[in-house]
Amino acid sequence: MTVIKLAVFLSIAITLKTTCELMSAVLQSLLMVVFREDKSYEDEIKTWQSWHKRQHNPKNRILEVDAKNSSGIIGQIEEVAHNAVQFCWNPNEPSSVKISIAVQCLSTDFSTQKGVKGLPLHVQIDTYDEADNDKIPFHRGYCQIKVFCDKGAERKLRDEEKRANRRKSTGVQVQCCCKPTFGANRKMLHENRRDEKRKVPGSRKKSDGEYHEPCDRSEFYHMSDLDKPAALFVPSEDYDTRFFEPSAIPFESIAEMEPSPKRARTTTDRVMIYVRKAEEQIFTPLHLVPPGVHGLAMAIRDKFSVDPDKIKGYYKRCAKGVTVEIDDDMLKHYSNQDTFIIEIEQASADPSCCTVTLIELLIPPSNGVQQQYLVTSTVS
Amino acid sequence: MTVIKLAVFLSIAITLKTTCELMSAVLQSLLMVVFREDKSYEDEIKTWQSWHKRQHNPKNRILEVDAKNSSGIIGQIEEVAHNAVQFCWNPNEPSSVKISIAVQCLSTDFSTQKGVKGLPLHVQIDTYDEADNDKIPFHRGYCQIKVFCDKGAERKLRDEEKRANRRKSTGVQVQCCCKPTFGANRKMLHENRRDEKRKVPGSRKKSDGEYHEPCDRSEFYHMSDLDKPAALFVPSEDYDTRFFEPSAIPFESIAEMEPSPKRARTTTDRVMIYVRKAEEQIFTPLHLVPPGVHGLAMAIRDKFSVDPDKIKGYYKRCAKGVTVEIDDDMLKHYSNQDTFIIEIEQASADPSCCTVTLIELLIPPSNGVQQQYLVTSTVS
DNA sequence: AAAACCGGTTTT
DNA sequence: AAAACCGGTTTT
Repeated sequence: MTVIKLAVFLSIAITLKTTCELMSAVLQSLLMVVFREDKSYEDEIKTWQSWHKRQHNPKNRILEVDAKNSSGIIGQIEEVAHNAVQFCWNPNEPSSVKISIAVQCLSTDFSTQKGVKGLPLHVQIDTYDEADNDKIPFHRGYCQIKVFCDKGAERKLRDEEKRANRRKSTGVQVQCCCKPTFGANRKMLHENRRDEKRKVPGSRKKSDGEYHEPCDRSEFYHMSDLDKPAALFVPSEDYDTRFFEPSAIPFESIAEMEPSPKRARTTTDRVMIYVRKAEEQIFTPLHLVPPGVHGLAMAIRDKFSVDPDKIKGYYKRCAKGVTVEIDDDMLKHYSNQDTFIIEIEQASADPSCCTVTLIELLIPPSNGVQQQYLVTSTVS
Repeated sequence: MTVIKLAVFLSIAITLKTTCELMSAVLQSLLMVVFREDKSYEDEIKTWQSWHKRQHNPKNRILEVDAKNSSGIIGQIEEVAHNAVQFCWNPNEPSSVKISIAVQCLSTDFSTQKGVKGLPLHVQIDTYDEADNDKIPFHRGYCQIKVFCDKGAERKLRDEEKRANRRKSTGVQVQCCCKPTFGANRKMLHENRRDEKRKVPGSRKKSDGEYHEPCDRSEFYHMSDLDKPAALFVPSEDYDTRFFEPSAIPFESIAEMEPSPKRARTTTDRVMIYVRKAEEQIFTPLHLVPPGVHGLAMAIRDKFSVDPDKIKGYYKRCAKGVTVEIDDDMLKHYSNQDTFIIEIEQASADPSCCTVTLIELLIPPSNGVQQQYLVTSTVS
């Protein structure tokens, strides 16, 4: 585990270990701060949400990047989420990529309890080959960190040092090497982190939950699980201002964002809509076959395990603000490929039943690559 | 300052020091947990409100009383607020009053910051002579406390002891007596607190912010400021369920609570109504002379310093749920001595102006003494 | 910059 | 029951 200081910038270097069999001259990396394996995707998002609610300035990002002190990057560094940035680089370039980042949350922020340990985090780098057109990265590197405030970090490092000296003097030696076994992988990257504050090069003793001695650079480890989707956190207020607050959007861009009437007014024997719960990042397709309320009920049963008999009402909250009851013709003629937040709520009249509300989201036209990683990133 | 443990019961003894010139055989005492002088009445209420919001169980009281281990009390101990109890006793009785209480909030609860000192509190006892029919107590006693969790309290006491020993051994002695000067007072009470956990009788050295040595009993001090109203905290949910949620009140009791039409349909040249802000405990009388909207405007100007020209609307939210515009005849014929929560809100149309809403409260008929101290206590 | 304080929590 | 841990905060 590496001790880092709140809001202090440090530099991460990414270099390629093997140069063979590259499909593309441009790789895309997603650098983010995430929680450890013990948290599910949903837990991660919920934890960020409740953290974000407690912040004084909602615009404060979790992961800050300093473009001026970064190098080797092709194009812009995109802030695709509060806890993630995305950038492209050329693996064939001899100079390695350097990116300067700072973490804006304390490890102790995730508990309101006093006197308890902070939560370890991972700095994770997922790297995609654009030519692959694949949603799964071909490499995932991570480094375990704990974020302290300035004084806390120095105290922690002093304490660790004292503890090590005590161990040395008493002759008790914790000998432990847990360098992870690297999974079989198509390509191999080697990623280093340079902590500018630490000058003493350290040995590599460490065990789970233990800190290594202060050192010049902490190595990233390779993670063999590439399939777990990265939990990218975009605060829901970001939607509110963009999608729900008409006054915040100039008139022209509302017009642009409105779905083309030509596309909407189709008649087919099947309709597909995209829905997600408020706390989710990824949409779920619902196939309405045949198009209509019954088809919607069946799709919700299949995707959300809700008994159709228990659903007492279907409502659509239109982007313009009004809430209307959903009927067959609305779904059939005006909804294909539309996007919604789905709310399944206990019915106030009968607590054993529920109501379904589809909240219309207006997504501006897609403009390229990042769409494949994160639907919401296209609006930033 | 006295160290006490969260939720641990301790016994308070109240005895009379002088027996002369008593007007009444029954005294009424209000025992409460309050903040220190640096907090205004409004601050106290706000602090309790935000504390209460963070509690898991909203029913948890701040001040708990154990009637079984209390003695010398006439009648019931009334829980008049979350942070206060009220009881009667006979000062001529030779056996002193003993009341067993526990405090359910930690001194550290009042800050979300980690690593900072907890807030000192006062246990305060206001004593009234019923015959006086006065809203100001004739005696106010207090004891400064700090509430720790069990282990924290023991650690604090150990640390204080160590510190005292260190001082003794180095010869540095803090000599300080800040026994307060007693104000000129009609009668004098002597109140003692017995902490059942502490056995060592201690000396009386202490200075502001310093802890006395562990001792058998901490003495209460007399407070000469008797006029500052005691901040009694009743969570606003308590009103909601009783006054605003019609489904929670059986039909008969609604009928009982409805103001008598005979009383309401009066015609006089003056009308008085009682209002309070949502966060307040005490009502303010507004005298409408002559009765009507103009008189209301003048009264609001006088009591709440609001420019009548800036008030763009007067509304009444009736107990039955509807909101109506206030007119002269409504005030004149249907409002005398009614009670309301007053909301003065920025007008959405013009931010420099405001609107006034009177939210009708149905208060059941008064049944006696405690009415004079706290309007809301009569509904408990 | 280092040490002490703070008091809830965990370990001994 | 006492000591150590925890890490943000304050003092030296």
